Amino acid sequence: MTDRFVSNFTNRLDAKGRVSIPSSFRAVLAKDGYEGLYVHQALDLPALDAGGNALRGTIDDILARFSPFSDEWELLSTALNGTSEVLKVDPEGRITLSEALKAHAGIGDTLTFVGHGHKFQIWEPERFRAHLDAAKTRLRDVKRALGGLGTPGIVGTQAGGAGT
Amino acid sequence: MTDRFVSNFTNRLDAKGRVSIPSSFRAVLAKDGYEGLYVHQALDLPALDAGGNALRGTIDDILARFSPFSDEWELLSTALNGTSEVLKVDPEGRITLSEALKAHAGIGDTLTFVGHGHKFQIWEPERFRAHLDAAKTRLRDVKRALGGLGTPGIVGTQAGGAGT
DNA sequence: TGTGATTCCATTGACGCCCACGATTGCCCA
DNA sequence: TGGGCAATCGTGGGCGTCAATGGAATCACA
Repeated sequence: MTDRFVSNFTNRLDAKGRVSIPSSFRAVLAKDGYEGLYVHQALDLPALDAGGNALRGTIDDILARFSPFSDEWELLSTALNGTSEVLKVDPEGRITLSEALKAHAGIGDTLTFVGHGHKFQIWEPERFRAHLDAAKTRLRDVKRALGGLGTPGIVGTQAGGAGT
Repeated sequence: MTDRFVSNFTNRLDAKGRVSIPSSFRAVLAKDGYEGLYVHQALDLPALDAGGNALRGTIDDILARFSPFSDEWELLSTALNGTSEVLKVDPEGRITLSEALKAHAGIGDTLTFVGHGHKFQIWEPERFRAHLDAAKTRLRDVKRALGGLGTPGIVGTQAGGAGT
């Protein structure tokens, strides 16, 4: 299970703006074989996308959907590649976000790492809470829509247990 | 027989917040070949869903229904990956729930493990009793609706369950 | 030589691991 | 068939290790 980013962690930035990458995330990055952390601003969210080679790959995939000379490609490349940064990870596993990145996510002195499988996001904690509420609402809708499609047990299966 | 979570068990948390996974559940997890316990908050219940690879598989299945770059995927991944936790199991077969997980289920110093076939749930004992009562009541209604369709013994058997 | 960035070290608190105990259960044997 | 033995399981606690954090020291480049 060390090959996916899961769960969320809230850490504090110190006086120099450094923040520890959660240990479990570092393990995933190490397995991905990446020195440095790949970070860019999320397109529609006040958050940052971060990861290793796996994230790089998904960005290339997105761009590959468009002709390299199209306006769309140009726009996406600007948004993704143009705002990307490769952050150095210090010996203790900490990174320092640039002002631009912090501004985009509205980050002050704490931030939340959120696992997304192949990548993870970085949020300002309060904003993440709100976003999570929205996500749960959406999941309810999807669950209803998928109801009876043979995906047992992802959420709220209603069976009762037997008495012992 | 050892490939499904069945029955329910109520165990105590010790002073350090640790709680033993029932032995029979551990056997199922071991067969699933999983190091660590996959846990997330149930969507519409004050309970936790837990399991091994089988449970994780259902999450991947849901996400796989959406494009990895869509807003939809982002939201669902937030609710699923972002709130899941992989808990370590100590040599005695115990886990420690995070504060977030305990808060969601209202867990104090005891909790109830409830088998659900391919996964199991974790409840605060009193809430589970209430939930079970409600489930039984509704089952009576369902049985009435099924009237004589030959479904003996629904109440008291373990429902759900994916095939192995 | 000053200023910022990077690395090194030190602290503290949480967590994982080891060992121990008691109670229940199932088994064996008289 | 009953008593005792052994194994298993839940529980408790001590201790070492590691992660997160803070701050000092060192390096680089202007």
